[in-house]
Amino acid sequence: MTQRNYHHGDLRNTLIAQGVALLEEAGLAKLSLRAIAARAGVSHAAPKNHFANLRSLLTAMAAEGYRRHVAFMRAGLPRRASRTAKLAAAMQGYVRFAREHPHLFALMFSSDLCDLDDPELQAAGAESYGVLREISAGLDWDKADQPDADFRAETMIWSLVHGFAQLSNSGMLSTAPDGSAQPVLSVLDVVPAFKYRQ
Amino acid sequence: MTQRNYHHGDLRNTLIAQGVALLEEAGLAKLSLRAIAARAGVSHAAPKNHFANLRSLLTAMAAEGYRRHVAFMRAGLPRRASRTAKLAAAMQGYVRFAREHPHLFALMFSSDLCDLDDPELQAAGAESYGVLREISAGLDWDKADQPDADFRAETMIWSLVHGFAQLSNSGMLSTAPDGSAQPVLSVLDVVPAFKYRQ
DNA sequence: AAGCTGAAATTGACAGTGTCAATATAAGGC
DNA sequence: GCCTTATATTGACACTGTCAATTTCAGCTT
Repeated sequence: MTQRNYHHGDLRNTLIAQGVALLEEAGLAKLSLRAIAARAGVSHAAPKNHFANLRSLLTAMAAEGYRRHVAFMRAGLPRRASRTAKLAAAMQGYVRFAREHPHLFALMFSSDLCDLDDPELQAAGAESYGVLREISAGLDWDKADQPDADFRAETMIWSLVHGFAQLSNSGMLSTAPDGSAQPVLSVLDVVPAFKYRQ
Repeated sequence: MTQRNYHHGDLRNTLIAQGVALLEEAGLAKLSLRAIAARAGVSHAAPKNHFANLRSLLTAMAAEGYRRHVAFMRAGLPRRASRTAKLAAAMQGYVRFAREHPHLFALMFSSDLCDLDDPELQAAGAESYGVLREISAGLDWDKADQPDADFRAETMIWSLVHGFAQLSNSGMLSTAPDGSAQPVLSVLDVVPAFKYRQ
């Protein structure tokens, strides 16, 4: 790693790490395969041995993004707390990650940039989804007696928090009518409006 | 338009139209300024007279996207119907547009591709937001007695439908646990769970 | 220990991209 | 009918992703 040998030794992981770093620093416009290779201290065609093309590298970067995303959701999650509090905390983490890593977050959901059918990416995404799923299981609402109620509740929760994060990053929600700051809490505290069974 | 003069006559609008057409046909990967110019029957540097750069053209295309987006939301909207039905119809239109025009929809919310501070884009986006706003005004829910209740309800509705559209386009919601089809209605019929005042 | 094999890196080339400067064209006002 | 000026063309530039050919070197076989 510290060696500057002809053979890098751990180029694949280095490319992912440097790619994410460059993406967060400079954004998508300045991101290029050659720039990432240069950052990794390697020639412009070296990545070819580890990634078939740019799309493949971006896909691996997105998978890394999901892993960090999960960490954010689990970060502020209290061990012993009501499920309502846990759900709110996970949603807070979801939005916080999107805001602190806007470019990486955008990459993770961009079907134009990365291959969403990639197994590694799907696995990482499934774990991210799993956090919201396990927390929102058993959520009670009007349709609780219908089949697939849990799945539908998860979908609603995920849509709500994801849409809020996306719109927030797009600058669409920046101004409330009273000119207050970005309305994080005002959406997230919708959740307690739903009650849990048992 | 049908003339093949040296001076095109309506190149600016033609570039926007052909750009949107090419985007929908081939996706972002195949989209290029030179390809759009060729489609418009014009040399590769002609767009420079109407758009400072590619980003500027993409921004104009996104604004056009918002105008079509509004049309979709207003399309299935019954003249005389309950506000609940109207809201459901508008949300259906929102998601339907996203699904039928995935690339254009993605462009509209991509801060990396277009300039979100552009006045024309903001105006078009505001009108799109206005449709959901006017329909969801007065929505009743747990926090109805708090200040900014309307704004928060709008934000929640918008986040919900936008997140659902985005996740749906990303292929994240494709499979319900019972293997059923894409869960459009299962999320959208959440709305009647909220009741209107008066 | 020497040699071989193959993975992993380099260099060089190619077509394609956005952008800019210089030039050519023609429409419209005086 | 000229002249201004907007509009389009051509040519060039640096940069991009990708590929082929070549070089380097680590690890296994004998």
